[in-house]
Amino acid sequence: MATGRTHRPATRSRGIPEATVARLPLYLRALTALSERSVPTVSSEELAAAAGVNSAKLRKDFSYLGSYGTRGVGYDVEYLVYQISRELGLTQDWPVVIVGIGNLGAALANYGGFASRGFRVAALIDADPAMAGKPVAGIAVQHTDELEHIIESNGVSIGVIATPAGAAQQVCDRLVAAGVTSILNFAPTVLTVPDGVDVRKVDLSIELQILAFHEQRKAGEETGPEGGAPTTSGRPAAVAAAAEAAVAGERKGPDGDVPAVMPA
Amino acid sequence: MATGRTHRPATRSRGIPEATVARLPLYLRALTALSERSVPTVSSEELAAAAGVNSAKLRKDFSYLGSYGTRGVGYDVEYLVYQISRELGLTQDWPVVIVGIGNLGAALANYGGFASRGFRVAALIDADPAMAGKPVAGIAVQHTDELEHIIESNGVSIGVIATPAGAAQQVCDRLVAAGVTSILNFAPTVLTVPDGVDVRKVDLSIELQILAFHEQRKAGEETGPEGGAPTTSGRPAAVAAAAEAAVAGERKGPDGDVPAVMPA
DNA sequence: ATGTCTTTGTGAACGCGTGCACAAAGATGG
DNA sequence: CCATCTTTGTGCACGCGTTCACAAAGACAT
Repeated sequence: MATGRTHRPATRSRGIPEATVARLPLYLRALTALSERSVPTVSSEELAAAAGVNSAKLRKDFSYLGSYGTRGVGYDVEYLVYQISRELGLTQDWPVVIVGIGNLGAALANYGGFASRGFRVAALIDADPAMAGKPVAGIAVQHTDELEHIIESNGVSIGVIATPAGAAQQVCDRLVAAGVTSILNFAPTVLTVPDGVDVRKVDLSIELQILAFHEQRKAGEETGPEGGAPTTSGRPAAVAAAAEAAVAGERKGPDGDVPAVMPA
Repeated sequence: MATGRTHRPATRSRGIPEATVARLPLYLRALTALSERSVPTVSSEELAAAAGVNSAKLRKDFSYLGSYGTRGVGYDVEYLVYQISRELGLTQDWPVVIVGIGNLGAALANYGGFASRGFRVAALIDADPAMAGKPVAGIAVQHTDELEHIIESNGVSIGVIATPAGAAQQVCDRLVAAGVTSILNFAPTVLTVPDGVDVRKVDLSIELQILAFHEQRKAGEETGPEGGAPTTSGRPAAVAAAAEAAVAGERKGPDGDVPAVMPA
């Protein structure tokens, strides 16, 4: 998963732990698939396997919602789909605005899974006057000037920011001032928001860097198990030369270790 | 942040906690901004504010990397940029393939932050023969048949999956079989991979659902603090009618509460 | 009705992550 | 050289999340 919790460090909302809330959509997806196959009931073991989690964790998660299972049988699929949907607030309509209709914003607007679960793209907003009126995913793009009006007249409480990093905070401030209280941020910036506003961050670059860290560790373990600084990539292809040049010495080694960036 | 850890539940890699690794890119970004403004040193307090974290947490995070600060002064910006980059493996070149060049895949290919930090888009791969040869972001799309060849000849160890959900597992299997050991998955599916392969998931739909949960809770608290089932949205606009119809009764209420999905 | 068998729901223990608070370290000025 | 002041690095305690293991509950067969 590509997200870190930003705000709300450990707020246990209505007794449901944050970690559990984050898994509910996962269960819901697995249950929906079972529902489409007309499977009537499912055990915690089966469902856990489908969702990729531990069965004990799943049972504990469900126990926060109530006792919805039947011992000796399992959980009723349709009933559970409804209960989780209701708990997540998906039984109501959530109008969403997307701000910043570049490559990513357009992709989000076209994303099918968006509308599937109660989320409705109410408006697309971009700062470029040339974009105004242009249809994207069947919706005409509107100019940033209209932002406040759109938010208020549509009762939008969820905003998606897909602008460049430089514009994100400003857009965020305007969204919040207009009444938005939940923000999904794709811009690579830390957003500052007042209390009561939730921000979730999706950052491609961070995800890749985390993968690179583990990848490097794997490569280092392969070549030498002494656990020190990695030497070269485990994959002996084109990366080797660059890797060797960049990663040569020991931590806090001689000057040759730290080229041109050593402190005074 | 929009990602959840998938694999690797609590593996402490080389003594660096997973939570710390996830924050290093954040610090690196803030430090890079300082570096561009030619700021020589920064205190843990300042840097923590820029990265949106607690200063004690930041100091503890850095302590896992070593003693890179100077008491009474702070941290040398350039030196820290280098150390974190090296720790994350960003001093070497990481060729990346993107599979699935639809709206999202194209957006990812065009994403600037991709190439900025050692990640290089080595190839774009799509199953549609009509896409083959078409340039996206300056790179010609190649057909899925070439997948194994591309991975092996470029020494690719990181793959990005941006295909529809139905194709994701199959693509994943082929990537892994060809030698990829880190996968960033944008498809809304749980991927099954062998041990030693890292998967990180970016799921827009899940993020929105988590936001909706908190949004619903906020609305429920506004109207009635008795903590029961929410009644209507806190925003009195167009959503009210739909919300009232959908969210009416109490948990485990009479049949009218659960329309057409009640278990036997 | 009774026994058996399956599966849930949860008490308890453990480990990781976070934040406080402070001692140690070094810079800086006199 | 000494005193003071700033800032780091970390010991410690606390809380959340995960996992194990098992008792309770209900289905089902006889």
